[in-house]
Amino acid sequence: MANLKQIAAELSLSVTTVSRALKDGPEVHASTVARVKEVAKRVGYVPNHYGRALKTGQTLTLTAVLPMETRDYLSDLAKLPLIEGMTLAARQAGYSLSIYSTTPDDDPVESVQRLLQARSADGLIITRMVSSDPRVKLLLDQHVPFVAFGRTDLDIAYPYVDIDNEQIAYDATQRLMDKGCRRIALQLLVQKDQASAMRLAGYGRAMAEAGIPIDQSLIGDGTFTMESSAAWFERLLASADPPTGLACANELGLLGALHALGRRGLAPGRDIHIVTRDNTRLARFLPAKIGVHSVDMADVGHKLIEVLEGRIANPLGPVARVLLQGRFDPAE
Amino acid sequence: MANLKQIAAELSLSVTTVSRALKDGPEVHASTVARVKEVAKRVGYVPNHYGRALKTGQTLTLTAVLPMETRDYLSDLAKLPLIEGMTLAARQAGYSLSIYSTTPDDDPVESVQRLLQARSADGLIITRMVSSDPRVKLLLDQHVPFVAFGRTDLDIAYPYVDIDNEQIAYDATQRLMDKGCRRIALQLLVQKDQASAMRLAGYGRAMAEAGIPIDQSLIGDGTFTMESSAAWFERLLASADPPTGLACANELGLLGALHALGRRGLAPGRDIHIVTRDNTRLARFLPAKIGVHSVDMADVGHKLIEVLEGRIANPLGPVARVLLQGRFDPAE
DNA sequence: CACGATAATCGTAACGTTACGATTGAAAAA
DNA sequence: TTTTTCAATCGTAACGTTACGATTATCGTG
Repeated sequence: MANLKQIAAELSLSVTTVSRALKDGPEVHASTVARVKEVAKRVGYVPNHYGRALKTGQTLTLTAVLPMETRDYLSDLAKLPLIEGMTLAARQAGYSLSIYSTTPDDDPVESVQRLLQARSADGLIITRMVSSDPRVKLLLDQHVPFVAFGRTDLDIAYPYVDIDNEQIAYDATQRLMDKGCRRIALQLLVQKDQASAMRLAGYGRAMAEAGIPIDQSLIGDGTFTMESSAAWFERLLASADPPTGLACANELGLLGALHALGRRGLAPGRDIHIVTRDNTRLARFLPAKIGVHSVDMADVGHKLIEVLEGRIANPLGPVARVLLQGRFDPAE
Repeated sequence: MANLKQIAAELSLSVTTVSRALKDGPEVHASTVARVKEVAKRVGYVPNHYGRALKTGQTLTLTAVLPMETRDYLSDLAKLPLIEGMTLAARQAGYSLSIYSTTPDDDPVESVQRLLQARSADGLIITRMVSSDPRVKLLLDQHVPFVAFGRTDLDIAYPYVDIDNEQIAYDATQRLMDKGCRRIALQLLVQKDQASAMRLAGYGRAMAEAGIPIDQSLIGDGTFTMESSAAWFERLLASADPPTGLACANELGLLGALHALGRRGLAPGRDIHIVTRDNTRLARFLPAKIGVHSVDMADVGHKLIEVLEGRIANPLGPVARVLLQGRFDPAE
């Protein structure tokens, strides 16, 4: 309600002077600045986003493009601390965060194009990178500040924050081999996802170093829900040569696998060894011996905003590339 | 980039006519409308939010105020499908959804006031209602469209979507009594939260009907994390007269309690009976016999947006009040 | 043939803000 | 005294949009 014009009228000043006073313009007398600020505070003046955005192009809004894939009542739990981290960091930086959800039916490139045309955000956060992701080139071409959660195999430099999924999968596989496992099952999430590709690469590297040939039947993808994970692992357990080790993709994959194990009376740590990704560190409370790789997703959210902020402030500066390592907690 | 002025110049029309043509104004000739739309499509015209918002006051943005309380790497899992439901519904309705996170340090009323002053949303979604929540009066006074997730004990009519926590807790308590339990422990979330108050009321009603006096030591609140839930329940189990039944507040509370049970070698369904709230229906995959009350949180998100939309469209219409029942799935 | 009615289009102003150049007044320099 | 300089403030225009009243041109009617 309160705007510059009202404050100006009350003090018999011009709108221009009030505007400058509120941002401590050096051309305004110190006493005037004080008077203006006092009135502004009294009437509860808050600058109008839309007026300012129209004039300056600065929207003070960031948009995060997130895939919404709730299936079977749940989606990847890590997304919650990620969102929390992003919203808090954005707020601290003076931005508001808008969440743009995409369904599996949406074309990711089209979604980004629509957001670009609307020009209603100062920067974009894109997630769920795929191989040679076309969105990167699109955003670079348009000179729109953005940051990616995840990397893609392009030889262009662009800002990202990523988790070293290759190293984590490598480490997980090695730890399972240390326990004596040779038939190690690997759980992936979405197949075309770059994160899954990296996990597969890390797994492959560890297996190759140990001289164990890769059995494709031990690699499962698309196991996003607990249900499908349970069904997949149950099939593996029922096979002629069942796995002795398992690297899970996340909490839900783990719960599904544990369910399958429980129905056969098998226990992790005794009959089979499990190492899982568990960003929420939920596995600690499960009655099972499981090694855990975790990454602080709220921190990932913070870092994403931080990088994007830097990108907006200095679009031509060096691109930040952040690679986070997982932390391992052994089975108790 | 593309705006009305450019389209107007290309067709030698006035900006006014172009603006009207794009919204099928009856004053514009049909053939002109067609020509304008064709050019608009070709140049990829998307109306500028900020210009329109400035002129009309319509921002096409909704803001959800969510408490961010990630502790111990997790916060209430139900929030994720809630966010997913809201963002998708908002997008379908042509709105973008902005998430405003509040920390436990923030004063909820102040947060709402700041959002009101900014006037950068057409409507607000508030959550985590407390007893005689002051935000309701504030928002009603300011005539800002809003919807609450949860009710509060005020005798003013205001729009809300809520879950019948009283009935669910009543039902849970009764089901535990049906199993023969008389010493029933009750897990609450945040104490001053209205949802917890309703749970307590439902529990009290069931106990009163059965003629069982309430033992305050069996009622725990503030058990938001798995860790604190485990510690709380462990204390109860170690007491002289331990509980034989437990009504959990959510998935995390359940996992904590199960952890405590596991350490004493006790099993749900045998030594103790458990009924839990589990909106994500995660308990199905736990190796324990547990009765479950669930509510489709994505649907709650949809309903919230729907109610808010109606409120914006017709601020003086009747206030929608939606009360959702839980669904019960017995222990297998 | 002049007149009012109607259809189609146009021009102006305004929403709240800021950039930029213009204007005022007073003190310092000539 | 006149000129110069500088600090402080003001006015105008513009960002993209829409509301509202004004302006044309075309037609049917008396």
